[in-house]
Order: sequence, then structure tokens, then C-alpha cells
Amino acid sequence: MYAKVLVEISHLFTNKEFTYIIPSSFFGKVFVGSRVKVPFGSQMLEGFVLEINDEFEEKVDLKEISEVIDLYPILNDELLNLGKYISDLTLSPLIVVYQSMLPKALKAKVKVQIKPKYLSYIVLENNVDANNLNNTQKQIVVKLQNDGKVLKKTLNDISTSSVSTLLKKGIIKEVLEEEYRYNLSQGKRDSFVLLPEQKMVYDEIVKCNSSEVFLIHGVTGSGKTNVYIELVDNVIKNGKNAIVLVPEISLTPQMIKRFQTRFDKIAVLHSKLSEGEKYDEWRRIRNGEVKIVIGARSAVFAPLDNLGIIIIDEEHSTTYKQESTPRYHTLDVAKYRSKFHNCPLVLGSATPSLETYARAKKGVYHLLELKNRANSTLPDIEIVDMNSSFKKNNGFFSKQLVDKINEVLSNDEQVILFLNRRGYSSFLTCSDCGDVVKCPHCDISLTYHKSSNVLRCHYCGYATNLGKCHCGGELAQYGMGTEKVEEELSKIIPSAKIVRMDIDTTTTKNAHERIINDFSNKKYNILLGTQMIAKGLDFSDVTLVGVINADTSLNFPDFRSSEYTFQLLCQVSGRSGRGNKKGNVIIQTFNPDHYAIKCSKNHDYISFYNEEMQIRRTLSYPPYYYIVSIRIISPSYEKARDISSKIALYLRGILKDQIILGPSVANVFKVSNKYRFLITIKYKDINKIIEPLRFLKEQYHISKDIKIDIDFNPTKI
DNA sequence: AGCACGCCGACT
DNA sequence: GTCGGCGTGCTC
Repeated sequence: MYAKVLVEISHLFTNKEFTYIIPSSFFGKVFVGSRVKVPFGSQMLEGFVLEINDEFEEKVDLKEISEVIDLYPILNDELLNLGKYISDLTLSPLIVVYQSMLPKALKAKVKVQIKPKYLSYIVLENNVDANNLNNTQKQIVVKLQNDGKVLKKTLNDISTSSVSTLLKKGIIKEVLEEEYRYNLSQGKRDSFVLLPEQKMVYDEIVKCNSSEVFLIHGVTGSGKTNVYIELVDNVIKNGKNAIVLVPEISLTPQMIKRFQTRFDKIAVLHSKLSEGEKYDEWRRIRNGEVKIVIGARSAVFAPLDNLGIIIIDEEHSTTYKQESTPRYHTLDVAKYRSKFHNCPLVLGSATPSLETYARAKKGVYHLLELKNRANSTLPDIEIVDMNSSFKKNNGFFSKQLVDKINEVLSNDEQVILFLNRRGYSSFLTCSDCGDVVKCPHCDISLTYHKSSNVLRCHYCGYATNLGKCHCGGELAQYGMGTEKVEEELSKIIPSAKIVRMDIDTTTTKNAHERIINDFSNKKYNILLGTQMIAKGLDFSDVTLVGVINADTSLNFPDFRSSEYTFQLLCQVSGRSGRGNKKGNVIIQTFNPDHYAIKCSKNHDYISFYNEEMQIRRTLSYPPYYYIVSIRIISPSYEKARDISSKIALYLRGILKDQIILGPSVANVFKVSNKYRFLITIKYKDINKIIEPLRFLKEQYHISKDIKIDIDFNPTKI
């Protein structure tokens, strides 16, 4: 017997398999999808078995598999083939794809070994003649007769020696049972009835018994989660399982809570779990102990059989695209799995991505609408032109916003203030020469962290103490960070109890949940934060949302900047007035006439969509064209530049009908002392460009000092 | 990635 | 003569 094995080295030979002999002692123990240890050159490596054959005809000296790691395969046929599909789609090494489909604990070269955690229990082994026992022993036996199974630790507390005597006599025995590190307690049951509009959406989807894609376009607060819960309930009643995907961790606690009010067998997968917890959750899923998986991007690979539905909430979120190899999009993976299981895929958003909405309008997806808020009305939105306001008081806060905050606080209601920091984090400028302090390794302004008084590079992590400019001038703060806004706000409104939520205040475990709980329990009356407070949060006492600077994302050099801005404004606005009190939103901006801002005032997705689509059409951007970006990265500037030109020439030579842009220096020109060039292809048919790109990738795969990074449908350009 | 093989410079 | 530089190539 022979096995084709994919070894855990991604670097040299892409997707090459090696054949090994299965020694007779391993017959029946090696499966397709199992991990094995194999001798490889001088080293011992782990690998995945991809094929098992009776014959092998080539005349090569074969080695034997030296160890079988798994009792059962860890990847089933569906996931093995899904991996191959992703590998083809993203031009990533297959082994890297498999690794990212599994928890890190299952990876060969993981630094700390993560193993299942076991607890020792004691059970009665034989019928006991109580006369042969002393009092302590009797006490233990009686306890076991009453309770059946008791933690060994508990009995040891009575008497360690008695326990070991009984064990020796064979009267009791020890059993090991696994303890899962992550334990989701059962929630309080809560029932609701779908509103007519929600029921219609539900009925449409429940009717479907094939792999169709549905888009629920529902305004913020329209009760999409209730529809999800009913859909999942229906699936489970039919004996099937469900995957529910959410964009990021800050959203997860509330979504989990909602699902806990209805279901028990839920597993949770997201990046804030420890590796041990992830491993345990993964095995609970694999062992069929759960029926629902809720999680972020990677949860789309959850090893659930018999899927009945996949739900992707906040479909437009860029977190669904993985920003490292393999650069897959969750939507593509979900589509594959929905086809495999012949089950519906449901996308939900108040502000769908243009790509998704365009497909829904074309009829590729089913478009379903929730036009009304479930329990309240949409908030009133006021746009404040900062061009005039800014000159008057020269601060971050317009008079309108300050007045409204005071009014809301005096009613004992709450405020969420949103600071749009994208591309505009606080950096330091020299007051003499005007230079911005940049990272010596990356072409990026350093961000000033006031609490620790250091300048930090958000790309490579470089940190330096605050010094003087190279010209000797003083450095002055420019731009605005949450800390600075908080400082100014507490001066203007001394009575405000402000809690900040940003990267700095949420590094510790459970920090997210703590801040959200504290704010929810009204320990604070103002929540000030960055992107992470924009989505999903649901506080019934928040009646004012203030957007301090709507423009910064508008100025970001990206063709999607208008779309991101519109989405962001709708999302944050949606946090206001979710209870029974009317909500208000104040958006401060220097561009009050920009369509992204104007449309958000009226919650008008369709007008925004139409305006933006015209621009996309004119400039040949998605969804009219697909985009692939090719990044050429090298520590040598000359090499990066020359190879880029060579590649562009090659591509232009064979892709005569495609739009090829570049090479140009990338937006962030230098990262960690490596220079980056960019070539962009706009295309309609992937089949026309995939082979040359695969060729390029293979050509430079071996090269030490040139890295070619190919990113299909990049979210950042 | 490792590690061997191999082909040239500078040392006891 | 040989120690060791790292370029090239292979690993079932």
C-alpha cells in the first residue's frame, strides 16, 4: 500500500506530493485526510495523506511512513476538496490552505504543544462487600453509589490513601474524561414572534431546498438576527446543522447571547479564543457535539457535516477577506460549501457591498428587503458643516454636537461618539520644518501613543521614544486620536463619564465584553471609539450618535473610499434610537455635499448605489471589472523595480485584451525595509489571466529576494 | 526549510 | 594540501 503525502513545507515546490510506503503495521490506520510523520531528506516532517493506492509504478526508492498522528482523518473529503479549490482560486500552496482551515494546535511546528485537557473521575468497578471496608472507604463507596461518577479530586479530599487502596483492590476505577476549556453556559430562554415583513423573508428562504444565495437587505435595527434565529431553528428541526458568520469579535458576544436564548449546542470560533479553546471547540464540532457554529471568518471551515444553512451577517465587511496567504474570501468558501451541502447561503447587510447588491439586482442572488425597524423608527440625522464651525471654536466639537450631548445626558440617556481614524491616526509634525515623523523601516507615519509616550509604527511594530525632529525643531501633535478627543471632551463636558474603546483599550482578553457590559449597565454615559464600535452594538438607551470626522475615510486613496464611508456612517447611525426613544445622529464633516454623506442622511442606500455604480462604470472598477493586484516585494529597491517592469512587460505581451496598470510604487512604499511595487489587472474572465499568474507565482516562488504576492479582489489597493 | 554537494579563495 | 565561503539543487 502506498500513500501520497503533502508535507508541511510550503516554500519550494508548490503542491507537490510525495509517495510513501504504508508499512503493514499501519494497514487500516492510515486514511485519506489523516496526518502522518514521514522521513524527508534528513528531517522528519508532518504531512497530510491525500491519496491511498495499491500500486506504485515509478521506479523511485520509497521510504515508509513512520508514524500515524490521527486516529481518524482530520479533514474529510469535502474539506480536502475545498482546500484544493481555494488553492486554485487564490494561487496559494495547498498545505498553507489546509493549515489555515484547522486550529493551530494541529500544526506541526507549533511552539507550545496544545493537548486535550482531561479530568480524572472515579466510578465503582465491582459490587462491593461493605464488610471488608473501613469507615472512610465505606463513605467513599456510598458517595459513588449515590452519585455514580465523582471527580477524583473530590474523593482525594476525603482521603487520598483510601482512594488508592480501593483502586488497588479493584473496587473502584479511574476514568479520564475530557474537559473542554471553553464552556458556553446556557442562556435564559426568550421567545419572540417574527413581524410580517420578517416572516415574509423567512418564508422565502425556508422554501428553498437548494444552494441558492439570498441577500437580506435590511435597515439597521430591522431584526435580521431574529430572522437568522428562526432560520437556524428550522434547519435544526430538520436534523441539520448551521454556520453563522459575523465580521469580528466585538460583534460576537451579542450575537452569541441572542442565539443562546434559543439553542444549546453552539460552538464559538473567533480570534480572541486561546489556541487551546479553539482546539477544543473544533473537536466538539468535529465530534458532532454541536449543531451551530458562530464565528468569524475562519469558522466557515467548521467541520460540520450535514449543513442546512450558512449565514453571513454584515456581508459587506472587509474582515471576510483574509489578508494573508491564502487570501480567500469567506463568501467564495461559503458558496462552495452551500453547493456541496445543497443548502441556502444567506447574506445580510444594511449596506451591501456593491458587488453583492449588483448581483442581487441582476437576479444572480435573491433580493429580500427589510425596510422597517422592528421596534423603533430610524434616527434623524443632522449634518454639520465643519468648514464654518471649525473656524469658530477650533476644536473637534461643533456647538450643535456639544448642545445635543448635554441634552441627552441630562435625560439620563447615552451617547456613542465615533472617531473615524482610517488613514488619519494621530501623528507628529515638526513645528519648524513640517516633516512628519516616519518609521525608519516603513514608509509610514508613526502614531503617537500618549499614555505610554511612544511613537509606534502600526505596520512593523517599531517603537521609539518621543524625541526632537532631525532639524532640532519641536514635534507637535497633529491629527486626532481617541485619547486627545477624550481629553477635549472631558474639558467641555466635565460631568461626562467617558469610556474609550480602541486598539489601546482592548488588547487584554475580554476587554471588549467588559467595556460593552459596563456601558450597557450605564457605568458610563459616553462611549468613544473607533471602527470597532460601528457595528452590531445594541444599547436601548443610546439616543445620540456623534460622528466626529466623517471625512477621513473619504480621503483615503482607495476606489472604495466612498463606499466605506457610506457603510460606516450608516452603521454608526444605526446605533442610535434602538429602544423606544427617538434617536438622533450628528455627522460632522468638511464635505457636506459629498454623495456618500448626503445619502447617509436619508438612509438612502439605493441613491448611493446608483451614484457609485456610475463612477465604477466610468473608471472600470468592480463590479464592472474584477481586480487582481500583484505586489512585487524585495529588500532591494532596484531589484523590485526591475522585476516589476519585466513582469508588466510579460503580462502586457500575453494579456492583450486586459487592462493592466503599473508597475507603480505601492501606497505604502516600504514596509519592514522591503520595497513594494504594484501591478493591477482589471479583468472580466478569470480564465483568461489565471495561467500567466500561476506561471509568475511559480517562477518566483524559489527566489529568495523577490516575493510575488497575488491578491484577487483586494480590499485595499 | 534544511542539508549535501561543489567549486573557488586564503590559511596552518 | 585543506578549511570554509555560500550558490545550486534535491528531498518520496
